[in-house]
Order: sequence, then C-alpha cells, then structure tokens
Amino acid sequence: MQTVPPSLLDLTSFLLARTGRTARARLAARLAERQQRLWHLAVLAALADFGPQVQRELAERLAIDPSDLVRVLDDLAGAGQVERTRSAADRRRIQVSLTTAGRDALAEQLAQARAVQQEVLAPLDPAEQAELHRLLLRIEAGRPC
Amino acid sequence: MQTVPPSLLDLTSFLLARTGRTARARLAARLAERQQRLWHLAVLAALADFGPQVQRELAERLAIDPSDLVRVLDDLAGAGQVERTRSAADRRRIQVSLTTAGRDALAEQLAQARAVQQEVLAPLDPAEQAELHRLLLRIEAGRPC
DNA sequence: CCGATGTCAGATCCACTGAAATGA
DNA sequence: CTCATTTCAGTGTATCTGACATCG
Repeated sequence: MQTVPPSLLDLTSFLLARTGRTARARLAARLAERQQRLWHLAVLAALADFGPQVQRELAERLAIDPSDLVRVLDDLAGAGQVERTRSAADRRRIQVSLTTAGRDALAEQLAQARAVQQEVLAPLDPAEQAELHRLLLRIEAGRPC
Repeated sequence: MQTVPPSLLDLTSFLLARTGRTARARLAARLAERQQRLWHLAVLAALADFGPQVQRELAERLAIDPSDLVRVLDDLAGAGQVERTRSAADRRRIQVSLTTAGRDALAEQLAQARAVQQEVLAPLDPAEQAELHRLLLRIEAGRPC
C-alpha cells in the first residue's frame, strides 16, 4: 500500500524535509543513548575545525540561537569537554575551547553519525551518494546569507 | 568566510538534515502567514490523493499520532475545508472528505510549497534539481518500515 | 554589545475516557 | 444474551525544542 500522498512526493522540498528529518531523528536517538545531543556534536565540530571561539561567532556559524548555545555549552562544560575562559583583551567575551575529552567525544560522535548515514543512504550506490553530497553542498553554499 | 564546520559538511546526513530543516522552516513560515500549518497541507494532500478516509487510516498513512490528527481536522473542519461524517456501518468510524474549499486551499498551499522550493533549490539547474529529486525518492522508497 | 536567564509557542508523545463493535 | 476485550475518536498533559525578549 502506498502510504505517502503522491502530491507530496512530487515536491523535492518535501522529500528533503522528510529524509533530513529521518536522518536527524536517527542520529539523535543514537546520541541520546550516550546522553549526547545533536547540538553537542555541532559545537564540538566547530571548535575542532576553527579552534577556540567566542560564543557569538560560534552561534553565528552554526545558525543556533545564542541563548540556546549557552545551555549547550553548560552541558559540554559540565562534561569537561569544553572550557570557557574570559578573554583578556575584551572581558565581555568568553573564549570557548576544546579539551582532550571533547576531542574524544567528537570522534565518537562523528563515528556514530557516519554509521547512521550508511543506514539512511543504503539505497544509493557510492557514486549516487557522492552525487547527492555534491548537490546538497551546492544548495548549502548557494544559500544567501 | 567559511561559516559551517567542514567536518560537518563532510557528512551527507548533516547536509540533508540542514537543508531539509531550512526548507521545512521556510514553508512553515509562509503557511503561518495564512494561519495554516504543515500538517494541514499533508492532510489535505492525502485526502486529495486517496479520497475520503477514516481517521485511523489517515493517521497511519501520514505517520501522525491519531490524537494530533484530531486537532488538525478540527482546524480544517472549522475552516470548512473538510467534512466529517460518521460511518453508518460502524458508528465509531468517521469518514473525512475534502470540500471544494479544501481543494482550493490545497492548490494554494502546493503553490506556496513550490515557490519555497524554487528559492531553496535555486543554486541547482533544472537537470540537477531533477537528479536530486530522483535520488531522494530512492532514499525514501528504500527506507525500511 | 555580549553572555545569560526566562518564557512562550509548536510539535511530539503518551495515558486516558467514553462510545461502539466484536467475540467467547 | 452477557460480559470482557478491542477499536475508534477525542481530551488532557508532559516534554522537548526553537525563537524571542529582556536583563546585567
């Protein structure tokens, strides 16, 4: 039995939203088993890639509301995965940096993410997966700021 | 300036989740201007595609919690877009059917969805958009229940 | 201007009720 | 026929998330 209305399947935006949601939900479920959440992964990755950051930059990069970032950092700091140090130059600003525990957690979470991805993308062969990746990157890059 | 962490951009699942989230949020915002929500569109589409349905079937098709569907239908019935008629054979069951106003609303909402889609997919040329659609359909179809 | 707190709306999920059907 | 069980629509609610507003 066809369960999803064809008029919705005709919409690429619907498919994007639906598959994205599935991927998101599956990864969230995996991370939750380890008391981690999606934003934790995103924040750790940003710190690993760009080095210590001020919270404002971090929020902008990840398109997360600054007030939500505060709470994510509270969690991460509680788990000893990030450190907050007040900037000497501008004492309003707080530099956030990764700890060794943070790097370990990130590696673990990225492995989880790749495992979920293989499940979700299983219907596609490697060439198609690469093509999908390329198209999505273009969309992401082309989006106006 | 590169804003998004490269380790996340390497994950197709991250890109899927992110672009899907964007598409979803934009459409939701457009619909909200007209006091409509995403579930309204989904329900109207299901009724248009599959004809009158019992609420239970509808909920199953759309993977929505039956109790939430009740409230969506309350809205739609209030706007005169669907009709609920109790089944004579089994008086527990309620047949839901589209009205003319419902068809009009659906056409309008689908137009909105296509407009948003054109914004989101603008970085891709038509052939690429078609390819993306094809790949996403494969993922959707291949997903185990 | 920046970090932090509070709060609000939306969505999802779950437990429950009452009416109606089903089957032993 | 009766009674227990199941199915269905509908209500209420707890929880989580994202967005916003305001404060220090």
